[in-house]
Amino acid sequence: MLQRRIDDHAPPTREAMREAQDIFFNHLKRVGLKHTDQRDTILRTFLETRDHLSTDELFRLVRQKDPKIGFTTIYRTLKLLAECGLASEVAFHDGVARYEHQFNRRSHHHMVCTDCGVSVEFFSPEVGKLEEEIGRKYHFDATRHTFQIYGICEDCRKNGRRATSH
Amino acid sequence: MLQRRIDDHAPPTREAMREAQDIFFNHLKRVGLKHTDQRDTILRTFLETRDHLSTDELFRLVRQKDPKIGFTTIYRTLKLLAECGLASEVAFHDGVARYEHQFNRRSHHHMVCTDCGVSVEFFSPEVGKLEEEIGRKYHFDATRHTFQIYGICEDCRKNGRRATSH
DNA sequence: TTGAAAATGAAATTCAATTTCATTTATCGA
DNA sequence: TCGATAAATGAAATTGAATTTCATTTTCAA
Repeated sequence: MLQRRIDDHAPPTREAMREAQDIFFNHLKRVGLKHTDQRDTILRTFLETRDHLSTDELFRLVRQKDPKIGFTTIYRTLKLLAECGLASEVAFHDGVARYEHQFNRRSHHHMVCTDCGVSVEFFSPEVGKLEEEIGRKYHFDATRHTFQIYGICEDCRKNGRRATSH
Repeated sequence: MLQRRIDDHAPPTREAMREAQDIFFNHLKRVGLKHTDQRDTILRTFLETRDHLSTDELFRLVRQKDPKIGFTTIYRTLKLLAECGLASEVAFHDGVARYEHQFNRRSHHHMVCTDCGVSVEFFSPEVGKLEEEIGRKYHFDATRHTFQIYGICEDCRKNGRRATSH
């Protein structure tokens, strides 16, 4: 699926990559798990993208680097990356779970076109403030939130036609 | 699943029920579908609750009124109710789709406890304004949004124990 | 009243998510 | 370096909610 960004983020530098690897492998050590080549390949592949990847999409990318890595390992590694904060799940309600990386990433949210499925990031600090305020008001220990806007993107509105992707 | 409300909404009056039935059956007529006893029973059962019901939960409630109504009919009727605006899907990201009724309902959002699964409604007009503003800014024809806050509810924080329901 | 179109519901299917399990690999202490 | 052992891997199986199929029943307009 096509993904557009309103964002100036560059691919990770060598140092950023190293830092993320440190975070990951410290996490593994902390919970008594092992450092493997597969996990490293998966982490690097994941960080090199800016997309909201489903497990299957990441699997296809990783397979280009190492065709012997299985789907299950991708699946489990994504859970590990989410555990240590390097990835987070985004739900666009199209039936598949997607992950995006969170390393050195500005807080952002998504608008999703219900016609062609394109997702566009936007930034709105107010949303984070709302989470905090409302948590306080209702005595919830708020840890995270989801905020997505659905609608029709400019292209689809102009074209007036439906895309194939949903 | 337990559901709590911060809301003063009463069960539907006879007139409100009638009005919702009108909306539903006008919608059916408009799209060339038929009025059936099953659909009426399902609509009434749905409106009588204040919960965020999964298809299966609604199925269990409907079965108490008419054990001959099948799961598939509930499933399809919920889609129809969503089509005409009487129901809307809420995703709490626990793997099942839930619906809540939208008839005579204030705009609201949900906080979900990630420990026991309880969901609490809250009201925040700012969120709707954000949808509008951001849609305009990025040239999206925004039609709806989702906003949920996840965290630990007061009870779970006090009890310090995990509940069974997720 | 009647026939065409739609509805029903049980069963089957789909498909992403998750688990199982036999085999392989990483790590650690001697 | 050499096992021992605990974890990792990945192919295959399983799960479970969502959705579709299809034979039968029901609705409703003429």
